[in-house]
Amino acid sequence: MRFTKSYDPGEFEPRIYAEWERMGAFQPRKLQREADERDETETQDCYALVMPPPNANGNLHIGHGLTIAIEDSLARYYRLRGRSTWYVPGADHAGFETWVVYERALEKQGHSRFEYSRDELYARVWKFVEEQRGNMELQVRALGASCAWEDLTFTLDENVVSRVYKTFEKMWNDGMIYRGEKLVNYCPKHQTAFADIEVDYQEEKTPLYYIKYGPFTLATTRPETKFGDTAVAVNPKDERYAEWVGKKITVEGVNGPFEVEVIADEMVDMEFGTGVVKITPAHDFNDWEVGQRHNLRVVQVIDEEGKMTEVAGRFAGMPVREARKAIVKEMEKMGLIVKIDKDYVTKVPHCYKCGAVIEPMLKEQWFIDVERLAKEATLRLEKGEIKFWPANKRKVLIDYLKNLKDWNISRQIPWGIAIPMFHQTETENAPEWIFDTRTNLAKIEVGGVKYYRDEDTFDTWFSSSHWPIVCTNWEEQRENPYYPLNVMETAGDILFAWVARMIMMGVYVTGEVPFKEVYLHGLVLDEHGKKMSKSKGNVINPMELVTKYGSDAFRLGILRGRSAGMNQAFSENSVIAGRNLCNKVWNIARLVQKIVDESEGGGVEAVNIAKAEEKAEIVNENAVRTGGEMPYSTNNMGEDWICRELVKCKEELEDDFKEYRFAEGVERIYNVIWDKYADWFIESQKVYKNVPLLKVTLEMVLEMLHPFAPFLTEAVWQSLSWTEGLLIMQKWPGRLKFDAISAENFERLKLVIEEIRRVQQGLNEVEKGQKWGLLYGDDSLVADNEVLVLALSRVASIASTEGQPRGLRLAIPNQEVYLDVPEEVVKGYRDKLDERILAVGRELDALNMRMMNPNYVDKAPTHLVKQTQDGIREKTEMIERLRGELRAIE
RNA sequence: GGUCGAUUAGCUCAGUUGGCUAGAGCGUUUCUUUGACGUAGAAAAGGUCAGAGGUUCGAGUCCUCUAUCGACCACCA
Repeated sequence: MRFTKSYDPGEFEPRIYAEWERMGAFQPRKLQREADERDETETQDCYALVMPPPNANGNLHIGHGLTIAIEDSLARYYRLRGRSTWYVPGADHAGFETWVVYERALEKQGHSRFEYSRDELYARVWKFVEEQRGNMELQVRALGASCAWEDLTFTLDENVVSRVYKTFEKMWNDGMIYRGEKLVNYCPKHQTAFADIEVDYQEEKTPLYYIKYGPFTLATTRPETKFGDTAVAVNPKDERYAEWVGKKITVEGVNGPFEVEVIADEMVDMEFGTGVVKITPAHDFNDWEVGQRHNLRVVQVIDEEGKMTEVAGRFAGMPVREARKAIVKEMEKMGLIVKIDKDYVTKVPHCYKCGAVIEPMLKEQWFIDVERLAKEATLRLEKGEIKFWPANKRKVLIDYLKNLKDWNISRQIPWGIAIPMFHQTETENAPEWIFDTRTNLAKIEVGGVKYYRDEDTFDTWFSSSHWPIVCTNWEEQRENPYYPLNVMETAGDILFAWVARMIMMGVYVTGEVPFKEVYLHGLVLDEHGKKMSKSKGNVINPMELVTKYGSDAFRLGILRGRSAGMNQAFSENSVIAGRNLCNKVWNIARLVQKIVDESEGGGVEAVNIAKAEEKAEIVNENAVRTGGEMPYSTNNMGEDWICRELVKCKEELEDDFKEYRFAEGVERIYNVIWDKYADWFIESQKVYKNVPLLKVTLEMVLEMLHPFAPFLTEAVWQSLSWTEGLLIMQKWPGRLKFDAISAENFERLKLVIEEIRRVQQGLNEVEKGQKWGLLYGDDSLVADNEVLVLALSRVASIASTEGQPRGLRLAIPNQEVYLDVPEEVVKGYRDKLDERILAVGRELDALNMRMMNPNYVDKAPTHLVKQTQDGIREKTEMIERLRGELRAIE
């Protein structure tokens, strides 16, 4: 026996993945396409997508699990559709993330980053990452990602760095790069600058101090920055202070009095505090801008370690928070504090990694003037060159790009791509900068002049924004069918950080948008809809679920109930449902294989089966070939019906993939397999066997499920006796041929059987475990399908009434079927009948109400009106019949 | 403060252009050793679709307001 009693994923998954890799199934190829109607309309035969690179030395988290489930389903679907599919895997050097981990490790060993040179640190981290690497890639494999490993791109690969340098050079030549002293978000712990999007604002209670400030009282949360005040501002419309504008005032300070000018600026909110603001251009973004507008002096009060500078006099060297306390104490002594609002809540910027308070800091950094980038990207977006799921993100992105500020690309951490700029130290004031890619050298010589390397590295998003370009090896003036990518799939929360930048960079570098479609997924929340976090202890490790239930179960589970851009809860239950489906399919295959074996082995029924096959292959003119190989014919209406249902499922799945409706697709295939294929078709095949059709339909089921559950379907494929090759390399199924009228008749028979079951179950509550015989009167549908009805409805026997009906007549329109039940049993059933009469009566009332409305009859489409009329007739008949049953009881 | 999203069964979610007698999975109840599967089969219970208005023959679906929750952006010194 090939098939064990239940499916054990652990037994197949590693072997199957290795087999796929060995056979080169993941590499893009021109698959031989057979001419069939479906494919002729297909003009594009490449399908490319890239994996958002997971941290090279980290572990996958649940979000990666979702990403891979989605992307790989797409890749496998389009591969089956015959596209040359290229799913490019990646690994991220994760500049800051990795750096934080490494720095922590250094600290544990009692060392500090400042003991080493930049090059030494870089070499050490490289070694560290190399040692840690590999886990992530194994996990991506465990999830079944059918990606082209030979083309794996690491974010520090040679081609990435050279591409990034080329772009930087182009920008430098285009005058888009400038070095500026600007306020940047600065983490004193990590001593590096951040992009705006990397700052984590948290609401905190911060005392609001009302302090005496010359002739004014003003409110501030940061009295310690007073040493850096170079003006005091009021709103130009504020009459209270109009007389002071333009005048110099003397302010009492803890280090003695000082003078500042009173300026008028729109930025001041008259309603807030007292309507007076002290201006500290060096440590506040708003103040900085005010300072720019009014040409104010900039005085640095806080240094790079987050300590007070010498400007603070006796407070110099104190950490900011301590200094604040000390200064407030001193001011209280001097009577400068008017009042303190202790409950004031404001949003304080924090380092998203270590939680330290971010200080706006004046730094010399490299900036990109984003005007041109943003403008061109916006234009493309407005033209609709990229389609988004969810659709509203396009507008969100446009709004973001329209307000984009210049991009600070300098980071003061050694782990990353070095900025290819060198300066001449001899010139003190305005050093001359030159572009050079020899960043492996700290010092270079050009034309006999020595230049020194900028010690900073690029913001990771600067290189990441090249991802579609570098992964597809795009090069100027070379045809590249894989660029632009067909789709960019990633997390919705990096829409700005990554997607926006990829678009800007793609357009700037290649002149084309980097992808045609964007699918964004939301956050995976815990089962109660809460964000997963280490501190809450509600983090779900995808690998644990894979080990416990199998990779396919995880994939099916995580796709269930998920739609584009939505944050959604996730629980083990949905993975269990996935596991159950896998087992179900396994057992379907197990039974089908058994029947096939019997037919080939010459068992009891082999003769009949062989006849059926013969009929399919030779005799029956309706025999058709499908799935490529197998001829089959449909011999009864159940067979026509399953063909119809499978074809419908196939076509709807195609739409689901086109519209990125993964959850619907999973649910669709789940229902077809379970509620239709197994519960009706396979059950009816226990009565009438059609081996060629069993084979064909099972193959079709496997092909349709394969994108979502690759391992199971491949395991089944390879365990079946008649299949050849690998499922991953098969073709997406074509249309099955079937007789539509016959299929519809089965639908009717199904209703009859369901009603028989329902009534039998109801009677069961009266008389436990008892089975009854079934009688049919003038009813050809039942008469012609005696054996099937007997088997599927599980009645004790089936026979004609011979013109003498008895027992309980079932309430099925247009059918005459009785359950041969003694009167005393039927009596116990009368409550149920009463209930049903009432229920149908309510439905009838609703329909009658509708018809009584002349506007409805007038304005609603005729087919709906007809539907309503039919409904009324049916329900009226049914009520009559049910009443008849009731009378029979009495 | 601005923008967007959510609110449907006990729980987690579907519900595409209005036609719904509102679905699924899990959970719950009852029954069942039936040519695979108890990780199963059969049946059932469970919902005034957040609330209030409006448009329409017809609203879970469209519009307005309200409430609650959430995300993002900006930010108040």
